[in-house]
Amino acid sequence: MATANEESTNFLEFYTAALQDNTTITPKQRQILAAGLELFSERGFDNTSSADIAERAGVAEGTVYKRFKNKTELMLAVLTPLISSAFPAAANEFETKTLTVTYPDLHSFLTTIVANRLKFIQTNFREIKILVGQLLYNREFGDQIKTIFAKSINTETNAAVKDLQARHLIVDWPLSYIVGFMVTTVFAYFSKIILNPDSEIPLQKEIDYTVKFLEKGLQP
Amino acid sequence: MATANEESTNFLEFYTAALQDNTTITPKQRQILAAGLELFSERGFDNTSSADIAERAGVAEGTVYKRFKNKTELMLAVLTPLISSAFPAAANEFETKTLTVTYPDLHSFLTTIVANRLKFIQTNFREIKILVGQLLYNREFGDQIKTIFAKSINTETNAAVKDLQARHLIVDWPLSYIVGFMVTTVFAYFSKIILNPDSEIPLQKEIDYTVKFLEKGLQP
Amino acid sequence: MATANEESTNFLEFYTAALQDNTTITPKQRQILAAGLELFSERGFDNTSSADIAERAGVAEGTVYKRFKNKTELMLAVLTPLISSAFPAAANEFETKTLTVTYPDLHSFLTTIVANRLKFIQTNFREIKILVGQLLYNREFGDQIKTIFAKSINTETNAAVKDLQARHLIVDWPLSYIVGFMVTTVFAYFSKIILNPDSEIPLQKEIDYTVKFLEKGLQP
Amino acid sequence: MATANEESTNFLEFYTAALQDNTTITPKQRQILAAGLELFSERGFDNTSSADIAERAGVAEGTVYKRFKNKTELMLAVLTPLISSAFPAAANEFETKTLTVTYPDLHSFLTTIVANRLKFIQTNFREIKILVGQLLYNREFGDQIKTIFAKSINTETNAAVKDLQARHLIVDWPLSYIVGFMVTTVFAYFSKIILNPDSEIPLQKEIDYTVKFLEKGLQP
DNA sequence: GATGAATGAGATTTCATTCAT
DNA sequence: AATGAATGAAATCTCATTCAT
Repeated sequence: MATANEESTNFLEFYTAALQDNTTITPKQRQILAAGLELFSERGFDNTSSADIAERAGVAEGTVYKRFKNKTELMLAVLTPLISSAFPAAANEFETKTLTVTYPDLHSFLTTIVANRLKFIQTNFREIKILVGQLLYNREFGDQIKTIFAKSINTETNAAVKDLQARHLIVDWPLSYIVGFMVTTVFAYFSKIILNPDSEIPLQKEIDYTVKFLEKGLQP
Repeated sequence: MATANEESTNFLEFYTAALQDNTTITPKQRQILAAGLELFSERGFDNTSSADIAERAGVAEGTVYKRFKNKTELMLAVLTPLISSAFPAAANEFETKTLTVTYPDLHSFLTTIVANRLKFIQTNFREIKILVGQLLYNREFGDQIKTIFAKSINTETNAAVKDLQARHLIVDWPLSYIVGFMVTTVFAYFSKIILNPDSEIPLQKEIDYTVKFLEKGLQP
Repeated sequence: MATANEESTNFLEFYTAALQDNTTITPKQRQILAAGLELFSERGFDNTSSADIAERAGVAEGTVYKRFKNKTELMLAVLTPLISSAFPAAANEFETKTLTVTYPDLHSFLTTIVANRLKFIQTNFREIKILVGQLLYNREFGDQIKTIFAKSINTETNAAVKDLQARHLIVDWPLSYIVGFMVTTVFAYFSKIILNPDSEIPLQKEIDYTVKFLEKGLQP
Repeated sequence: MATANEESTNFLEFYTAALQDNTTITPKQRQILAAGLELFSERGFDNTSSADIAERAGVAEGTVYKRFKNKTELMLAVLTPLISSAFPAAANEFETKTLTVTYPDLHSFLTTIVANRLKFIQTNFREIKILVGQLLYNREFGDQIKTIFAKSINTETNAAVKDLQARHLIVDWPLSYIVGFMVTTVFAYFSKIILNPDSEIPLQKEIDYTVKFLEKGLQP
């Protein structure tokens, strides 16, 4: 059973190529991507067979390999939109700075970020699940994601945090810890859904408590 | 590729049986457990073959199946010590209450818990990684772990938190949120190791910041 | 070693589905069926391996499992034509009554039936052998075959025997005994071939004696 | 999966040796024989594992191989009593003629034989089932059984039939046909039990009809 | 581009048998 | 004699991938 990382497919390369490749994708290939997303997130990459994907997509098995040379490349293609939307800077490096906003206080900063990211998790839950599954066992993959990460959202968030620190509106800890606690606390929402797949977790309540907790924990 | 949960193996049953079954395990079987632990955490359950395990353990392939009827049962056997040590109450229900301690203040409570749990994560990193990998795609498994969880550490921690609340030493939020933020914040350590597998993360510094953050975030 | 009946494969379902499924079968799959027929009857189901079948059929081992999800399903597919031809009524319920003929006397009845069935045994010897091997140890299978049986040939034969009884041309015993003795006596031919695999047993002589014996034994 | 006949074990040799070998058999070995009889007849030789036998017998797996060098030899040992009791002449060649009786008429002959053999089938059902299973796919085995057969019961029965023919009390057909029809008709009882494993078939009724049918069919 | 039959390498598992105790 | 852990060969089955149509 080929591990994703046994394949020499490199996400960074694939991702960069994909962003430029505007080849129109056929409806069947779109169905394959959709099926891959569903199945990889439901069962995990290794427990999804090409046949499963073809069946769910309503195409022939061979069709899966027409555009995606690998099961691995298919997975990368499935994740590409996530990365692009998660890290706008990754998609377009020039916009990075424009997006950075100056926040009046810690509360408004956290409210904005938390609400945005929790919604993001809700929207992209399946993609994130696949990504987490890959991060666990695929070091190289983790490094690549971190590279992309570092280029974008972190830069943005880092800038905002630094700004708040300059104005003494947030604790004076190393950036990595502050951002780390934020990410972790926000990411808790993902874990909650994983552990309670059936119950709908009320988003607003989650936002409220998360903001309250972070605000107290990070106030100067 | 058989998913762990396609097998009808039930962790709760297996775990309960394992706790009572004190059959002396042979050295070879111990080597198999060790090999399973290493490989499952290095490569993931699905990317570890029986042949890999046998080879790493230095035994014949058939030997793996002599005591563990499945790859899945082997994995459960690998996880059993984790569960037993993580949740002492699960192993011995009677001690539960005795273990509960009254903490003088929030700081001492958090210091105790955080130090203990971060060390626990450090010690049991590989087992936890396997468990996380299972939780992602195996609902039934998640339910069972939650059942075991609920019986023990939560009960303990819940009691301590309630006590602190009664004495107005901690915020007056629902228990689930307080415990949730604690678990999440502590668990961040695990994520850090996953994302930085090479760099040694200084434990004491991690404890300090985690306690500081939680103390501020959870103070009344 | 998986017994045929440990598999949940159900012949009745399989058979019914097979009759309707007119998917054109590929030449390779036909070769696999042929190889299965030969080998199962030569060596028995349990002593025929997938590798044996693939080799005899001249295909890759995986090809065997492309159309037949099991060794068991392959065996059922091998037997399906036998059942269909043996019990025409099973294949087409409407013809049942049309096939029933009124026989002028016991002799002509027995001559027709015996000649027909002995030739049938001769033609379908290998399939019958496989079927007998299954009947020995597979209760469920036996029940299903009886169900199919009951719907067809028995009904036909029963009708003819009843008719002969009404005209006092055959003994007045319970139908089950009369049909039982006929089946048994005819089936003796199968046993003879099993026990004398080398010597050609002259069919006409066999027919003659069988008819003579049955005629005397069943005359009123 | 080793076929019985792939093993070089030869039943004739084994059987002859077994008859002379009066080594006292230990209780555990007796349990193994009993377990083998049960399991081989329930599931078939190939679907019974050594572990199954050991478990049913309540002994260790290795114990099975202490007295019986093979699974095949165990099966032969299981069948030996059947052969010995079925064919007294095989056990003691000298008694053969003494056992032969002169029957006053066809009816008494058939009544004696049929009742005796049906009871024999009833008593030795499991052993016969194993033997039939072997006969289907094991030519050499069939030949050996026929050799033993030929030496005994056939000789006896043949003598009686010849005697009846000399006195014109039975049809003047070749011996092989007469004996064949008798064997077949009697053997029908075995088939009935196979096909109706649950319902008790009344033995006396079976004897009556069998005798009536054979008497008519074989009268001169 | 799409199909789907075919492939063959490899994964999981079973099991008769051996052997040190 | 009995045990039962260990073996390794072989069996069943899966699946990513290819290729002729």
